[in-house]
Amino acid sequence: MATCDEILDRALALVEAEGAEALTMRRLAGELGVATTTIYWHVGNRDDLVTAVVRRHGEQMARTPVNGDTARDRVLDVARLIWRTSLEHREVTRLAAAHGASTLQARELELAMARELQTAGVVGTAARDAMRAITACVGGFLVVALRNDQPPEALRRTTVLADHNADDGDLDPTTRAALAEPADLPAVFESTLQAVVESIVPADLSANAYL
Amino acid sequence: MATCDEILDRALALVEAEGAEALTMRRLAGELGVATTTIYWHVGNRDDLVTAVVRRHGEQMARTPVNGDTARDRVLDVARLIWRTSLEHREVTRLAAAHGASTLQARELELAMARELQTAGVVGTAARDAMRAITACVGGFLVVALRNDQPPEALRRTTVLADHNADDGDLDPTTRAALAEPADLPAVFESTLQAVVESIVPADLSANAYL
DNA sequence: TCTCGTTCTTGGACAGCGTTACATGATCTC
DNA sequence: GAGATCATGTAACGCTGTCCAAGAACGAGA
Repeated sequence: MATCDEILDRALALVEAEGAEALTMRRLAGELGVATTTIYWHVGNRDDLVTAVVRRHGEQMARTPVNGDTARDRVLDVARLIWRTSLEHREVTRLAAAHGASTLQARELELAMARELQTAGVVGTAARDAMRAITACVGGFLVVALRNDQPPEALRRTTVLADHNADDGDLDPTTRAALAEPADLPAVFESTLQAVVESIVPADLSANAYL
Repeated sequence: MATCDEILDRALALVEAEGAEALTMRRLAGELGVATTTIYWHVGNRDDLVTAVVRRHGEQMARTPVNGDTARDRVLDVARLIWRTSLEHREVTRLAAAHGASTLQARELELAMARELQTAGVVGTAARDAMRAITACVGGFLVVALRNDQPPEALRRTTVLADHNADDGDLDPTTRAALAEPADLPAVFESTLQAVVESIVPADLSANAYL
């Protein structure tokens, strides 16, 4: 009655609807109207479960076509795609991150990036290093973005909380004021991404000349 | 008998010695020869505990002096410092990451970076955005580095494991071979970091001319 | 010295988690 | 129809964070 696909679909729906923490064996079993052991029989461990869920979601993520005229633009676009879709399904992203499976989530899209890098003339170990660099940056920004949207209480409450006014030392007041406010993360992401990709796939000068 | 500082010190030692997962209330209490509730009385929640531990460790981390001749080199050096010390105390880093408190761990070092940026002429919101960009990248590479040193079994075992040979599509064979092997992460980190910092704090051309 | 109030500590419980051993029912094959 | 395989359920184990109510230490004030 309960196939493996049904379980994974339901798990994915549960995560997207109620957050990554809601994915517990008992909860999922209750959602399916089934005993917890059934999940173990079909899918296996909890590790196996979230791995399978993340992979399945990663395959769905990669269905979007890649845009861009130059090869470099297409590399940029894949990176933006990972960023955007990861944020759209942030609960799954959170689950993947907590499980150390972010690479798995973006696996298909990373392969797409490798293909675009190839058409840009980057192959072999250079392509691998380029991919690792770009995805590491995207992942870093994702961590920040995901942390930002959960209540900051987790970071405020502790004994002897040092105010962010006390330890300024010799910092410019405008800088200090700016640090207290959140950054426009998408904008910072975009410019950083461009810098990183630029360092790997230099802008095609002839292409630029025609602009 | 059990002061708050003793508890935090012991917790930090426990994490560094036996890993982030070993930091459980009962375990820490046993280590201190004390009932678990005593920790609650002195420190509070478990969230409060790891927050305090991470902050304490972050303050210790910031004691290293910053090197570099130009302001840009000093910014780079702070970033490398975060990278290096986070890897040296990787269990604490793991704990902080799992708790979403990486920012807290590197807080003092990030302030040091803000100071160096200031001497490089970057202030206000530009300094904030620069700091966010650099630390996001460092954090992203740290996530990758920390994932690399735990057994890859977590990612291999699942039903219908797609081989990395099956889904190559039209990828260069040398690229495919390179993707199967791990990258030289420190080297990739270094070059990426330089690209990011370069985009924020352009190399002082006059200084370069004297090289 | 006795007692009161605050500070500190404790034992024992509760609910939840992942996981497993074992028993049961269903279904198909020979 | 007998037996094997598949699929599911029951009940437990050990672990986790957390809290409650009761007790112990201790520093004053009478």
